[in-house]
Amino acid sequence: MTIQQVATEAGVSPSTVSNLLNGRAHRMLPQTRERIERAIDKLGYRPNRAARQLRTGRNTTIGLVVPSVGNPFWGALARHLESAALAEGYHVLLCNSERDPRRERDYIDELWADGVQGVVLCSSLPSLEHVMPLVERGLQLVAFDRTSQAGDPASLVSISVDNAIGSQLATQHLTELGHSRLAFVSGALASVNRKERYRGFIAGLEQAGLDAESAVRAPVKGDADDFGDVEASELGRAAAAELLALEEPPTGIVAINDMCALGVCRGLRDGGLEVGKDVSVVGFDDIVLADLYAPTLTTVRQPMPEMAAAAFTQLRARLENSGPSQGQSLLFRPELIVRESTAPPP
Amino acid sequence: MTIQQVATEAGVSPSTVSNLLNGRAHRMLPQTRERIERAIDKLGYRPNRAARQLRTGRNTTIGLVVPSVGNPFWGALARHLESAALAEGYHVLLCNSERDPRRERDYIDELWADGVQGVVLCSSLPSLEHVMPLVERGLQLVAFDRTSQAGDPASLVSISVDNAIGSQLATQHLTELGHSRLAFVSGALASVNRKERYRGFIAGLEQAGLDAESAVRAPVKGDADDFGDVEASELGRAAAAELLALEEPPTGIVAINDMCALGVCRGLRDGGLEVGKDVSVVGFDDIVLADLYAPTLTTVRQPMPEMAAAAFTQLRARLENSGPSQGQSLLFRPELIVRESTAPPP
DNA sequence: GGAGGTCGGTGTAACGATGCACCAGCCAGA
DNA sequence: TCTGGCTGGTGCATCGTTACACCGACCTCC
Repeated sequence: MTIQQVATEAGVSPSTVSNLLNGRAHRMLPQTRERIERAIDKLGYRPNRAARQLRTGRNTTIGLVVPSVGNPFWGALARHLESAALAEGYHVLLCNSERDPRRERDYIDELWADGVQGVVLCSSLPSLEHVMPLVERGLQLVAFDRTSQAGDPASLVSISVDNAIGSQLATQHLTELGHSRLAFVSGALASVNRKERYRGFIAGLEQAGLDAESAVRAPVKGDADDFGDVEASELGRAAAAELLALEEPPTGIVAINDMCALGVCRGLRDGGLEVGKDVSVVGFDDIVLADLYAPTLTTVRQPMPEMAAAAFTQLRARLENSGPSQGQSLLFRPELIVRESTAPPP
Repeated sequence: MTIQQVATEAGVSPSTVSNLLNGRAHRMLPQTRERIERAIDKLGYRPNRAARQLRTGRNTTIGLVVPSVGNPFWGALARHLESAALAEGYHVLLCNSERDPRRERDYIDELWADGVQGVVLCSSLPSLEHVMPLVERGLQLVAFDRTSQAGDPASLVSISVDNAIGSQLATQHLTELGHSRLAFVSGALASVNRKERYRGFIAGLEQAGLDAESAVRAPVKGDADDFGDVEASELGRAAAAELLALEEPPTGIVAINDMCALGVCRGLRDGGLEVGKDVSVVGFDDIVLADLYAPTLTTVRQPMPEMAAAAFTQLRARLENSGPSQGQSLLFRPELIVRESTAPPP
């Protein structure tokens, strides 16, 4: 089932079949075109991608590097990105970095060596230096869930929710309910978006006239430089225990993400407190489970379908023009979803 | 950075470099080998996969078709399969079928056209007829979470937990706690493993001397022929509401999987009941959230890391020998994990 | 001393698709 | 009649890698 066989079947040369296949149908008589199309159908011909890629250097596979698809948030991204890609005949190669910078880098190298020219990167790293060499050679990069930084490549596209606004909304929600002793629970603020969420938290406090001093920040475990998403819940649980041991425990908690928030809820429950009554908890992301949990979790929603579609659209545009494209940042508006886990302080 | 450049740098012919790259290092002097290795390092050479694949027809990408990575269970599979593959230099191409048979089939066609010769298929379909033509042409297929059926291709490898034993364990756990009015909550029993889980449920009842008549089976919504994994929780919630409306509601519920179980818990809570006290609920899979939920969920664990590793190992063996390999089934032993969502009936 | 064997390595024809350069045939305009 | 241009196609070199067939040089053994 090669192009040659199709050509023979249709009584034309391989070049003509190739012309039809590559959008040059106007260069032939309608009846020729029809003959070729019939031959393709009859033989069930599909172009060999390896050959095509070898010849053209182009390619319709994009890479997706996420910390871990074990986290439903990234799972959701994978799903939506794939849908968008599929609709345009693209494929998605999935890579789990497990938040390991080395692995992240190795994956991108591999992808590049495989001829993949566009990657959606969900990096936890503040610097993208490790991939700069490839970007200079033409790798198109879309950073997801990470806003642009000063040192980033000029061509970088960033797609993210406005993290600062998001956690400010969360914090504001708590202060409006009357909470004044708040805590922010996170692992080390190693990534850009975590820093921003913390910034939003502080902004929310200040807006309510609260002193940032009055805010308790949950201590971070040992030298946990970073944490995996699956372990986020463990971290939340441990942090809750520590907060409860304080003299004046907080009545409102803003967690870095939903997985972490669920862990916090678990930890509070361990301590005999009722979430949504004794203590209020707000998450971030709005994963499916937020609405399933008991109590249902108040959280900040990221508009995932739109964000995933935007990531693909941006990447594709750059891949197909492949001109010296200018970078840009897309900041999506987060939305506060109020559920049962928040209430006025007792 | 082609093999030719490496050859020039090392002062040998491309063939010799190719020999080294393909495990024929013994055919050259050690010093020649060293020269080539130095050249490869110096130039940072990586073989072009497209060219290699075009030439050999072989390929180190495997496909993974799952219903939806939005479900953490499949996310976990993706993660573990990818780890196993990566360690051997393979890649994983991820496809979400969204439980749509047509999409499943299209994906496999696409993968095949791309030169992918091995696929891990997590199909909800009882029949694999739609992929038979490709299997006959050499596609290696590993069915995951689906036991072999009579009509399956002879070469098929099936990897699955023993579903019947799993739900029998779950059911037995409830009867031993003293429950006698049990319900089984599921969507339509459209897939093989769902049927088996139901069978295990019945077996568990009979083992306890209970009549299957006494078991309430939650009615399935309308013509929902099947359901997505994300919606599994919705389904569980609705089913719980229906069960509560019965004259004699069950005191113990076995759910088809954890997502569904979480939905059931949510539904019971909607109805004012306390899970783990008024009603007991058992799930299946042991996703990460089972241990986070309030109450923590008693469930049947599938040994995912082992299963994923086995899937890759089996696939790889068939890909590399590519002989007329015999099919086989691997049934893993499920394990009951008892947590808070089950207790003696009130 | 010639037959046969091993060692270390090379030449070359593919794999399938692409797209530039080219070509015959025809028509219009000068 | 000649030139120039358009139309509908085709020929061919090429992408990077592989592996079969081959080749000299040297060794061994009868």
